[in-house]
Amino acid sequence: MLSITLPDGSIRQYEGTVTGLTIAQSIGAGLAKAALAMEVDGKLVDLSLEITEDSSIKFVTRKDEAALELIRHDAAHILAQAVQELFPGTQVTIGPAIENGFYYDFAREEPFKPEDLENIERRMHEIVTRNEAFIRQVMPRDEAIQYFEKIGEHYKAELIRDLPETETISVYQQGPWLDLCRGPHMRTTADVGGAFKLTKVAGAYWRGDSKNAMLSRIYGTAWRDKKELDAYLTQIEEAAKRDHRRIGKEMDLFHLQEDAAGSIFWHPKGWQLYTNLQNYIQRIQRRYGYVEVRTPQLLDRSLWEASGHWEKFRENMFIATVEDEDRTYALKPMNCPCHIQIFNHTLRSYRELPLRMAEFGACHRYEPSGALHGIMRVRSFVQDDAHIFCSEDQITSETAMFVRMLSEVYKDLGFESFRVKFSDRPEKRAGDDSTWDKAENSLKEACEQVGVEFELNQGEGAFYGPKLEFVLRDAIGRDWQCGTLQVDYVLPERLKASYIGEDSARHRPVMLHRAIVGSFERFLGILIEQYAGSFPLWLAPVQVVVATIVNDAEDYAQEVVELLQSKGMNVELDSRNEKINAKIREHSLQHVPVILVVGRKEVEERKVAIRRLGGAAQEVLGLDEAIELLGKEATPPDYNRAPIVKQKLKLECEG
RNA sequence: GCCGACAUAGCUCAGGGGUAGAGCAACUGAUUCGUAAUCAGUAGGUCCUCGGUUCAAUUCCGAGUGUCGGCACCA
Repeated sequence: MLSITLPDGSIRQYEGTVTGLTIAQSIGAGLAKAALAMEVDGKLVDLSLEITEDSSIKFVTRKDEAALELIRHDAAHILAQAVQELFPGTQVTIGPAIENGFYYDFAREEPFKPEDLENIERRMHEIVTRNEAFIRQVMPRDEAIQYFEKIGEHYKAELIRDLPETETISVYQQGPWLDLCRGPHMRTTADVGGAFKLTKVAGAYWRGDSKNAMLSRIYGTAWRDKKELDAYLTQIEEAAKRDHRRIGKEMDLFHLQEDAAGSIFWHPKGWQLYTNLQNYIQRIQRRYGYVEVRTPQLLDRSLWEASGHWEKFRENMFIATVEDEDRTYALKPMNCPCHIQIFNHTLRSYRELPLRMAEFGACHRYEPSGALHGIMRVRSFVQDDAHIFCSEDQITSETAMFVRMLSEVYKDLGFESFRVKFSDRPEKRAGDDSTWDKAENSLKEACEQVGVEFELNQGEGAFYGPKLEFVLRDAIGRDWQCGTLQVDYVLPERLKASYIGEDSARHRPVMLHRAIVGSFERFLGILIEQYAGSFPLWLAPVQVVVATIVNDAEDYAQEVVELLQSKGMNVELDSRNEKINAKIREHSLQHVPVILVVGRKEVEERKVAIRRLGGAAQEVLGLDEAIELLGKEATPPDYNRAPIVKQKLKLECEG
């Protein structure tokens, strides 16, 4: 007798072994019809799987979120079948379900063209209507390899060869077509439904390695029903509207041009936004006890050789030479070695630690051409970089302080949540294993003590130390590393940083590399998308436009402008000979947060009509009151915040 | 860097082997107007760059550059 526990706690008994389908049928015809797959003891499996032991099961129907992954995975199989029917000779490789959809990588001489998608999609719909059952078969390993080699599917054969010996080799058949697959799948191709769409073709390396062959990838999106699909497609369209490249153009914030690929021309409004952010970060850093420095752009290569960057990143560095001198310089790709120079310039005492040295450091890196992306990935950028020279026992409190600072900043800038990744030692690295053990452990311990939860990003650390990455997501759903915190025992060693300890002996400081926004360029790109161009008043490049209705209001409007300017605000006067409707429209499209409308009435009564972005209502206030109110509203969030007392902070962080 | 697509007015885009067109923006004039487009007129182009085919190339072909979508990379 087999006992099957259902989600409601009830237990059913069956003779011998039993499949999910039989169980579903025994519960009811409706469920048997709706069930697509099942979870046995929490593991998603085929409905047709024979259950041989007592277990608890849960059926997955179209209503469940879990159905999405099944639909997407099955859609990938159907895509592969459609492609092989239409393009004989194409080899299949892998095709997983991913966020929002699926893809499949194919090997063929001629990559697919965007025009092919329509055809393939049509064939996929046809395969769905064929209603072919997904049939699972287990094959002995060698037989499977032979089989796939025989039918010319060399990639599949390679996959099987690389599977662990213990792995069961299963294939899934749908009609005449079959594919190596771990499963699970739904019952038939019809279960996929019609709510899918092929979205793009792309190149991708076999097994994600650029040394391997380039495959042709087809991406698709798939959902439970048409409504979900349409909602997704609409959401994509909406997201495109907040793309920072588009808004940057519309608001005239910046531009890029061919002569300076990967470097930004900041226009007046964009630069205003930039400096608003930079000034804010600077104030925050001062509050947290940082000192600010400025270091050279161009340095002799010997420094980069000493730091190890020359060896590791030489190909990504901009090199400079001059005719009359036999020296090679490099534009700095990062600031750390420079900060160590300042640290080393004088004899340091343990009393000076932790020494938090910040720089808005302009860096240049020759990023591969394909990596460039708007202002988010550029070749010339400025980091809100800082290096904390500290002793080993200060790592935890400094980590705590940094996480607190970063959270404060992200919150101020509208990011309530962010992801944290912990990247540990990479294959190519400097420093011995015991040093890495120490660095990784201290960073992990610090995270635990501070309560930072992270995902592990194996092997993705910097070459000199492990790092925490603070990840934000852009409008289109792409993740970007912004903040970072790295524990480094290596560079202080290489560049011979030291301080005199309590014991009068020389010690190596630990160096914490950290950034909150990362690069201003990238962060501003994210920020533009986050706010879709409609920045909070304190950040907005143009905070207020004073718009006149008639010429007679111009003098008064000018007075209003000057009063606001005296409060430190960025204000523009619009006294053009245009209708007020046109002015409102234009400045609204420019995302100006506040428009002050002044006509004859306002002049006479010394008032202003306030119209805020996004609202149609207006509020008429007396001039003094309005200036006072706007001045207050435009105050950056960090103003008037309590200073951070060193002692108190230490206690907080340690406690 | 790799695979693919694209590059025409300030912007968004149409066109096509015989040296180009729309809307918006700009400029000029009229209008002085009450909360998302006032009307009329004018001007605006090395059709990305270089090479090839052709009587003729912005259009076809090739290379380069840049941008976009992915992949790889990201100190």
